Amino acid sequence: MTDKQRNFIQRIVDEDNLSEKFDKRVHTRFPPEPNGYLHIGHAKAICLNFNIANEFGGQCNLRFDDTNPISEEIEYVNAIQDDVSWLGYSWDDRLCFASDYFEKMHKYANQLIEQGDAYVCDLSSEEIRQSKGSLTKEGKNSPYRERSVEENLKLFSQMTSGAFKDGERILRAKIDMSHPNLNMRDPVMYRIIHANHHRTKDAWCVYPTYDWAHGLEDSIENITHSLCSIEFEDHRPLYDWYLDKLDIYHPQQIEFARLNLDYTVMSKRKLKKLVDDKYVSGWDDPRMPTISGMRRRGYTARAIRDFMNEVGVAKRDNIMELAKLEYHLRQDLNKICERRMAVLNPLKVVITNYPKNSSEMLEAINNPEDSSAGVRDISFSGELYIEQNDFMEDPPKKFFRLAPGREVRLRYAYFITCNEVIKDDKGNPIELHCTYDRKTKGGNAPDGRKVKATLHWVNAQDSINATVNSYDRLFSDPSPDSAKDFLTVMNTNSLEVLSKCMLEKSLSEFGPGETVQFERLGYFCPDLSTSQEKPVFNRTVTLRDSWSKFAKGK
RNA sequence: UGGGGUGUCGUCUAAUGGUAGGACACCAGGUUUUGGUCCUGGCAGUCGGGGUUCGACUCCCUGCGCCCCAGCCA
Repeated sequence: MTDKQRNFIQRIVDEDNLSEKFDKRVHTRFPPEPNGYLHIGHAKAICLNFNIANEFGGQCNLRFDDTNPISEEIEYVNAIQDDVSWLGYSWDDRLCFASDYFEKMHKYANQLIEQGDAYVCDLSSEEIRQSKGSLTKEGKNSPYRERSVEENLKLFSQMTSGAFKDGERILRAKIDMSHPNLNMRDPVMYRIIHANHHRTKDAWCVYPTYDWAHGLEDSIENITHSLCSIEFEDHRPLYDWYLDKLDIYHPQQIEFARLNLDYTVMSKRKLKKLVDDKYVSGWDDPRMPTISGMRRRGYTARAIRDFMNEVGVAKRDNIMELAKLEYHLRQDLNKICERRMAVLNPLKVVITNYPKNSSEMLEAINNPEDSSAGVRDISFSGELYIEQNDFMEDPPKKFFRLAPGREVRLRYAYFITCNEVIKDDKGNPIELHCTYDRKTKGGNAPDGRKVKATLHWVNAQDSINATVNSYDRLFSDPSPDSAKDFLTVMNTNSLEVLSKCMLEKSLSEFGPGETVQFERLGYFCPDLSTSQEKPVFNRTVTLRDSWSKFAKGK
């Protein structure tokens, strides 16, 4: 399956290597604009670009496409580097900035002017829109289209030196106002923006547009294969036009379909809205599809990379199921996470025949999938907590956990039998009185009798009180983008804060970034805000749970 | 509407003129001191209509659906 199933981009590179189109060189780049945090959609582009380079022994640059000072910030530049590194990729010394090429780009612009391929236009943005035509109507030539080279050179120089206000003039390529591809109707190359750039400060007041800048960036960096998302497909003729007119090194732009995930939004604009309007706690809120959010949630870089390897690369629109991402997450976590016991919604259990005021230590396996993780001791006594939903007074047929008169196993401990249910005024069980079978220590009965359930538990005497953030998807609609207003389909229960959780004592040794399995519940990791005094855990993902599926269905 | 792109199981993705395969999801069973993991089996697809061919997801014609473009955003 892996050998033959090469995606269409790998095949193009194969062919280019065969024909020596780029002298068998492979050099890609990941070119984010620093105007927001990276999300899982970017991860696809990151993995694609770095993996292609690695596969062919080439290199991949990290390049900030910082051509618009208005929306870009240094905070984003730093966050993006953190995220790419965390994902496991290295750009070595190839940290690039489009802004480093402003001088060169400007010279190239002058060259186009001299060749008669660009001109300064005085039309306002509204007038340009008017004269651009429409999908079906041809555009009209600008009255400034036939200015002399000398005048264009002079005006462009004045634009650059700050003689004009924002929007007063632009530099346009002179192509064809009747072109069926709207991108070719004399597109804008430079606009005037009097704003402080996070790197070049006030050195410039003209900034290159994406179409003009991007091919130059690729060319300057000697990129071979310029991979971008599908909406740039009809920008490719323009990408090619600029490089051909300039007659400089010409990389190949190749477009692929971006990643979409169900139950989430992926546009930076929408994610920024969630952050700015406080629907979430920040770009790294564990419910966000951002790399930083997923990291905080307890995702591993490997899970994301594995997912990307399986997602495939093609050109058709797609919406991946969250379930597939979670499959790879669990797959990875299952192998590497240590197991601990924790009770989220405690129900007290008193072992009536356990010796008073005593306790003992029992041995528990840290990770059944990895014997090198070893074992640990856990304490047991006559007062314990189990999970509220592990007990039912009047259980349905297929419920085989604890119930009056029924015997179950406490993991790594003893068999216990429930004898009495203490209830509050409203009839809710608040305490169970059970007896234990001393001969079942460790969890096996010498007489060979079986129990149908094994419950997790903690010792009431030394367990730690903690808060657990239980996260669910941010949206209730599988396709929030198709709603008129994505904010109206938000899941109002995406965060449940459980503050009465009781954790096995050794859980105090875990810190942020260390995801652990709470047996029978799921994977959890300490939040950035955790402390010894007030431990806070995030639920990364639940375990697969065929019982809850059954319970819900009935 | 002009241009560009794209239609294969529920969701992704292979097969490039020669048995429509894989993964996830779902269903059933086995193992199990996690109703987890693991193992086994099952369900399920070529957008429609013509044509070429011994043979079509693949080539041709035609129709239809979906996505992108009218920022001085990227």
